[in-house]
Amino acid sequence: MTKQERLSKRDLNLADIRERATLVAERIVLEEGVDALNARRLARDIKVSVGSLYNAFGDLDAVVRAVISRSAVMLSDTLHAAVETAAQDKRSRVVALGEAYFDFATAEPQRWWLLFEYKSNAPPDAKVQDFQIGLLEMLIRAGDGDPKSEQHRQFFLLLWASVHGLVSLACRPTIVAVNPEVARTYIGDLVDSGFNAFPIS
Amino acid sequence: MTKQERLSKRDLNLADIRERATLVAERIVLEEGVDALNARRLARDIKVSVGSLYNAFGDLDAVVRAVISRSAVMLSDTLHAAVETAAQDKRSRVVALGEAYFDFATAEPQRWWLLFEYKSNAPPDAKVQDFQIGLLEMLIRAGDGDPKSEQHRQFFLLLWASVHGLVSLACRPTIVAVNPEVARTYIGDLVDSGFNAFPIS
DNA sequence: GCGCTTCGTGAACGGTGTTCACAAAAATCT
DNA sequence: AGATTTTTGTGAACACCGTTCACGAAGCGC
Repeated sequence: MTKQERLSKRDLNLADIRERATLVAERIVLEEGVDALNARRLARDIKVSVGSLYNAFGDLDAVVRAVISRSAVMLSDTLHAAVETAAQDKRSRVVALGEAYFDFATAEPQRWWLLFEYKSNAPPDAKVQDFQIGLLEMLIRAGDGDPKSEQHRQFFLLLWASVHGLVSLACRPTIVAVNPEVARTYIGDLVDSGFNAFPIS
Repeated sequence: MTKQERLSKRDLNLADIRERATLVAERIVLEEGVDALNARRLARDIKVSVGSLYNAFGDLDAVVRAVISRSAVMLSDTLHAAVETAAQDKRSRVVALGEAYFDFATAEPQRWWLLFEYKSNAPPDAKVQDFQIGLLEMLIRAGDGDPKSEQHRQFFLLLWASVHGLVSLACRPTIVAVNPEVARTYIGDLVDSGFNAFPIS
């Protein structure tokens, strides 16, 4: 009896609504873009009233942030796997990171866009913040840099920024097209030039 | 009499509405962001009905595109001035272009954002298209490259993309901050490494 | 003056995010 | 167990958005 009540309660729980909404919202966003997401449709799809949705998230933007949060851990996992798989020299590790980032973005541009270009009207979730700072630290460690050194942080940040620029151009449908393969190759050049312009230890 | 009629007619002409609306919209967008722009407010500000606004533009998005168009020629002029002022060697010219781009973006981030990050739901105006392809050609010429060579186009595009990445990170208020001065300096390194990885003639 | 066209107008439509009074359900108390 | 209080789900309603369009005013050829 009590067990039955607990279960049926949990089925319509805040946490449950949050999870189901996030999953459905993710599908919508990935398949049709953020603009296709709206409160009434999402509520209908997860068989809940708009009020409950707002009770669980407070904001429609929070739903998007939840999707972003998931994407952040996905990319984080992908990048961690990339460094661990890569060869043991710092050059290989850093290039592997850059290429993994590039591949992630070209494979799932919508997710990449959410993660780096979507302008939310609230500060990012803890997970996303952790991801952002973890990303830089991972890159610094991969390049045998010192996470405590402000100089090193700046350098790897700039290196990442330039790779990000390639990704950005490769993902965006611009009038002047970039060849993805060439762009991917260029990542290595960027890394080399970085290490060249700013020798680490 | 006829002259007087022509003048009063022109005062409420489509072209006039377009111009006034574009200017006011620009002020709103630069001061308060794109989201602060809406049809009714803009119509009220230029003392015209919403209908007339739609008669002149067809779309609210078209108003934003008009603002973008203006920004495109502004940046284009800035860049042209930069190459002409720069020293005569190709390295100086290309670095001057990159730094001018960087300075433009940091001085007017809102305008830069409109130009490169705003997602319009219509293809860009002719002016903006001209700007986009002109930008690449200018860069290629500045670097003594051959605008006809696909290889050269790809290389300079990637070089621009990496600089764009720096600008993007410098303009965005991220959790991990980049030092603008360091970023600006890094432009030269990117150019050098580019020329190093891909020697031109 | 008089049709005819052209053009500005703003109420109205369908959509959005968000709220909130109320009903239903759970939990608590006697 | 029933009564009472608290929590929680609901969807109509609100304010605003982009966009349309019937209509009246204004210009134009005769």
